[in-house]
Amino acid sequence: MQELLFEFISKYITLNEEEKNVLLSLDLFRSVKKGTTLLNEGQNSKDSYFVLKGCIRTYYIKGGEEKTTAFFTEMEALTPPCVTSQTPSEYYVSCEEDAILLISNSDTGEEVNLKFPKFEIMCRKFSEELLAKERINFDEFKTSSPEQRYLNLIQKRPDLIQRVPQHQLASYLGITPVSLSRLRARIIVNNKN
Amino acid sequence: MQELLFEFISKYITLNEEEKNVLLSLDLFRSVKKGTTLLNEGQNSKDSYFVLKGCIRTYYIKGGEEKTTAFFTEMEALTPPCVTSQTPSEYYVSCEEDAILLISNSDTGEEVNLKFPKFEIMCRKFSEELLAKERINFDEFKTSSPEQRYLNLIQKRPDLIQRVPQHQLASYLGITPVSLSRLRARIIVNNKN
DNA sequence: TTCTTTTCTTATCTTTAGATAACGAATGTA
DNA sequence: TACATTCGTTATCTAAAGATAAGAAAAGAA
Repeated sequence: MQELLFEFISKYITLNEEEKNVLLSLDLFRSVKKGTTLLNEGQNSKDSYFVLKGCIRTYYIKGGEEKTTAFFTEMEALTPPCVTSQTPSEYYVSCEEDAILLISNSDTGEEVNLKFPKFEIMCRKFSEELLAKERINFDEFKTSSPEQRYLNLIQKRPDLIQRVPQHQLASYLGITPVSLSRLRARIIVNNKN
Repeated sequence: MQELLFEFISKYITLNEEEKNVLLSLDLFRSVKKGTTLLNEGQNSKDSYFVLKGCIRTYYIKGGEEKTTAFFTEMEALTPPCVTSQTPSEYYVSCEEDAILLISNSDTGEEVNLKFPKFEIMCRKFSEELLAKERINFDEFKTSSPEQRYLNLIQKRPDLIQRVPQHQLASYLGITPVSLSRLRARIIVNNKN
């Protein structure tokens, strides 16, 4: 697991042994059981999540309905808005598979960044990259129909379709579960012709 | 204009006079006429944009149709994916109003960041903030109907509805111009009852 | 195992978005 | 000014999504 993390970090900065040890000494690795709620609506957390293994999910409850908006799997990171805006969380974060996460508190994170400018650089590059990706994703979402979005998802994140229940995928695709089921049936029929 | 910039920066870091002068010496301010294309599809640019005044817009051309995906107005920033990924741009960036932009090259940007860690910190905070906002936006988009998205836009960015042609707003909302026109009519009728 | 809950599908009906065309209004240009 | 282009609305038709209900299959718990 540590190796995975360092390999990931090496895409942004080069760490020496000492720096690696500093990072490990922070003791950020956590095993989390499937079904665990990491963040509740209304809660005021300072924790960010980096997924080393498993899958976590963000969802809102609107009109009594769960609205899933994102999944974070291996090597993906989530800093909930409540962390930076210091307001109660609008959504839930739950663990969808037994997972190994790196959970870091924003206060200690800031400290580390101050002591090790390298980490600051890494964080900057990483968030710039995530922002660019997020915008592209959003662009694709806006310019596609539900069916295209589903087909696109099959291409881009085939694993998600296997590891996540369909009704969660549905709201992730911006549609209802019933609609996704129909749409899938339609695709199969059309492919036969 | 410089004052506006420094005021914005002060939300993230504190600059002394010397640092302000360094920033100004980079000579990044540009006046851009309405209608100017800042970035073409297929182009390999290294420029990022920060809007001090005016409005710029990103759009794709898909099947001969313009698909507008984003607007950037006062104090908003755009680093096109081609800048960081070093691949040809997938979209266009055009100037929708006479504007004053801060246009910075990613190479010189990196240099400045190296010399002034403060800028690095600012960039990190700024992109983290933008990422959080972008995700919230995307979440709201996914969990709303076209009509709710339009009403939401009226609340959140009332200026856009005034300053941008409706057919561009439409694809920004993920729908066709005809559909937006209809939806607006529907809202008016429903409000009368 | 049995029972319950969750998940997915299918069907019906209603609502709304997409495609296309036609029209008037506004805008820009010669 | 006259002309052309762009822009927004409206109407028609089609296709697909939302709401709701019902049922089967799968998963989880007692």
